[in-house]
Amino acid sequence: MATSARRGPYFCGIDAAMDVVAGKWKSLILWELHNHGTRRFAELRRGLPGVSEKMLIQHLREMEEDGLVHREVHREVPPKVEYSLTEHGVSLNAALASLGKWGTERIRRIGAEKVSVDVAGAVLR
Amino acid sequence: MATSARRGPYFCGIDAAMDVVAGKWKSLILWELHNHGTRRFAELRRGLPGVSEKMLIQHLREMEEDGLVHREVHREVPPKVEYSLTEHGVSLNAALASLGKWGTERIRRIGAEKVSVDVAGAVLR
DNA sequence: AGGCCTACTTACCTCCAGGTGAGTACCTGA
DNA sequence: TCAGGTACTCACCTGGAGGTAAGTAGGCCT
Repeated sequence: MATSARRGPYFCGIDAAMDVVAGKWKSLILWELHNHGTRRFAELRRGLPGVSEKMLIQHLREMEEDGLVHREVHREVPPKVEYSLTEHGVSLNAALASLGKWGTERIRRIGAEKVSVDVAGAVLR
Repeated sequence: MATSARRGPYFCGIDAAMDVVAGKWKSLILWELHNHGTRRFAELRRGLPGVSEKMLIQHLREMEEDGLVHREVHREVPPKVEYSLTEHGVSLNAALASLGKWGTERIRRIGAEKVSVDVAGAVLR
């Protein structure tokens, strides 16, 4: 997975899209922002059990650079930063929908477990 | 990218699909097999400029394990091995289509270069 | 005789994605 | 007074993805 910037040259469209989605948590961030519309940093962290603060910020910054995510800082104390999907983020998420469907079908097929999260936010496997 | 086996637990369908597609060359192998139907090992290698033999085999074996690729050995001399997509490989490729479309649009948007291959097979950037 | 084709296998190495844990600056509630 | 919440930043480390190069075994071409 390339967290480092590539931005081409690409072999094809899939290559270009994968370059943007590659990263352990990016598709999940996309999904989380899609489901909740707008989320604060700590909300995202809690929504993605297991993510480290460093990676979450790194991914968010890259997705902002790639024009997928909008970052809005409210100058308050305590600090408040809100993340949401841009138009391109929304369309990427839509493009990922069919892939998600295929993946869900695969989970069913191979009988893989799903990560579930309990009320406290701890990961159960 | 996980070349190592995960096969769950997964957060969601996208996670499960990404697990299977993750790997520098996997989506390109999928595309190549989709375009040509059946390809021999050396044909794939030539079709993916820059891939190493080790990675190509590794990816093909994993995709075979994941039920995406069918491997057929013809006991001949010289050896002849043919790779093709299974039903699941075909459906995954179909699910990747919308992502590919998004990526193509992104390439256009940011004006990234595409890798082109000349007749001899050398990569031009 | 020597090189090239087929499809691999094996050993070794590098680099970086991602994890860990601490530090920052400010405010709130117990 | 001190823990805890806000949103980060920084330094360090490890595991594994992926690259490089050589070896294998049989047959064909020159």
